[in-house]
Amino acid sequence: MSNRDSCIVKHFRHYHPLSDGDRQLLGALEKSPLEVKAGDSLWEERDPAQDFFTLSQGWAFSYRQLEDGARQILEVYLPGDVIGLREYAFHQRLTGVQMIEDGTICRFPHARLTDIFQQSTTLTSILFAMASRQQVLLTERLVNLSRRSARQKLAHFIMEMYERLAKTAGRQEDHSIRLPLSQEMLADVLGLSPVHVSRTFSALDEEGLLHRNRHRLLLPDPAALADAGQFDER
Amino acid sequence: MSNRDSCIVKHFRHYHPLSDGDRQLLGALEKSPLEVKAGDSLWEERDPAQDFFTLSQGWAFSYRQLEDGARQILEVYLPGDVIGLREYAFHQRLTGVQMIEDGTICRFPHARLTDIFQQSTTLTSILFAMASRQQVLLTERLVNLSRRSARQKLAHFIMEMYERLAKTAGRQEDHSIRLPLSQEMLADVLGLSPVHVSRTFSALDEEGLLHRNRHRLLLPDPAALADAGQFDER
DNA sequence: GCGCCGACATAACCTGAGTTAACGTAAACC
DNA sequence: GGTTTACGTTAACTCAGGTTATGTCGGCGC
Repeated sequence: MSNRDSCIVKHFRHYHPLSDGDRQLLGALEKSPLEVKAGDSLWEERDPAQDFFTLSQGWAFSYRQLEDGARQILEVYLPGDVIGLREYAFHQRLTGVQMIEDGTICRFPHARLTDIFQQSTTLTSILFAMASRQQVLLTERLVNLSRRSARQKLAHFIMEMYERLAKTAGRQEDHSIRLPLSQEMLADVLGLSPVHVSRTFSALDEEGLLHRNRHRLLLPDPAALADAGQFDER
Repeated sequence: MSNRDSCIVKHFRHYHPLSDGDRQLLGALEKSPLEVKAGDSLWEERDPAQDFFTLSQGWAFSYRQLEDGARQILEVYLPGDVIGLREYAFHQRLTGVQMIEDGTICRFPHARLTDIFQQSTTLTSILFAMASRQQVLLTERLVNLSRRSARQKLAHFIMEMYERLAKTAGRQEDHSIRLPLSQEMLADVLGLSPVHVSRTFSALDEEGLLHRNRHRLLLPDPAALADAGQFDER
């Protein structure tokens, strides 16, 4: 197989080997990659929903804006993730999506999903698996938000990121990760106030579960942190 | 079409008209309906995941049990809902499911989903739409849990049920609904303590947004309640 | 009738996290 | 080199919701 495989093909191959036909099918649906900058909005709530993206480089997040001005961040996307599957059954976006850093994305027209359903059971099945996986992540996050203390929420989220990064980017020798989220964003992920995120970070730091400078986090003892967050690999 | 259509066929037809072939395909996958009693467990966390169900009669809910004994109810299923799609990409159940009342369920073997993918684009597309819809419900619930007050959570949840019941069972003249959930269950849905659920109910009652006796709820002014819960039809 | 049991109600008290606001620090721009 | 701007820290005060405990009511067995 060519090493010019698109980012989408690469990502799908994580799930299941693809035939040449499948690869062509995916490739045909794809428009050329798009460069985007930090802070760029891929779409806003209530925009028409006509396609979805895979994230090739950079981080992004989806969010909902509440009436009272609060913002809830629903998911953080890493390179390789598929964005926008949620709205398949709808004609409007239900969440906004923004880039956290500069990055590259690839666009799929929405309507063409039907072609995939018709032409490749393998791809259909992979797409279904992706949707299923995203739902499980959401579920886990829901439990995290409703039933855990700030300390647990933060520890849990960091461990989730630690594991996800390990999968896509490999693990660092020193158990460190780069987490390019401001404390305000973290607050919006975890349903806390930015102030309390800071307090909680300091507390974890003092306990030696965690050290930070800028956006780099050092986890001296990942197992202990996982314990503090009741984190459990599913 | 025969009026002996199975509960699954009926439910799928809510989404899209089905050809005879599609109906047969669905029917062939289905084992005979199963009677279950209130409190029966369809499965527990970590059970092997080999099939999914549609709920023909009765109510059910899915939940996760936390290490500290707390329970989070993730979703409440009404007659017609599909249960267990979440675990398509996994071999283990990640949540338990229990019946709230006596009811009837129909079982689909999991593995046969592939047959559907191969044989009917229409059914595949419906399944995808169902998964998408469930994710949206989950998302909405996540926002509800993390960003709203107890009063809003309860009002929102009741309105969600009011709308869902209107869709499947029709609307009552007097804007009343039957909600066969104990306050303890409500607490586990909303991430509150049972005591606070009781307090919040009383508060809504005093404000005249809501009246209750036993499991019957009367909504004198659904619009006002929707407002109190920042409820928004998606 | 009586006692038991499970579901809900009410009250008093406690605590984790929100709020506000003042202060530090660091890159960024002229 | 000094000012601006964004982001993080710390402390004081407040409050929503948790906890515990006790009370009430209806159903059920005897």
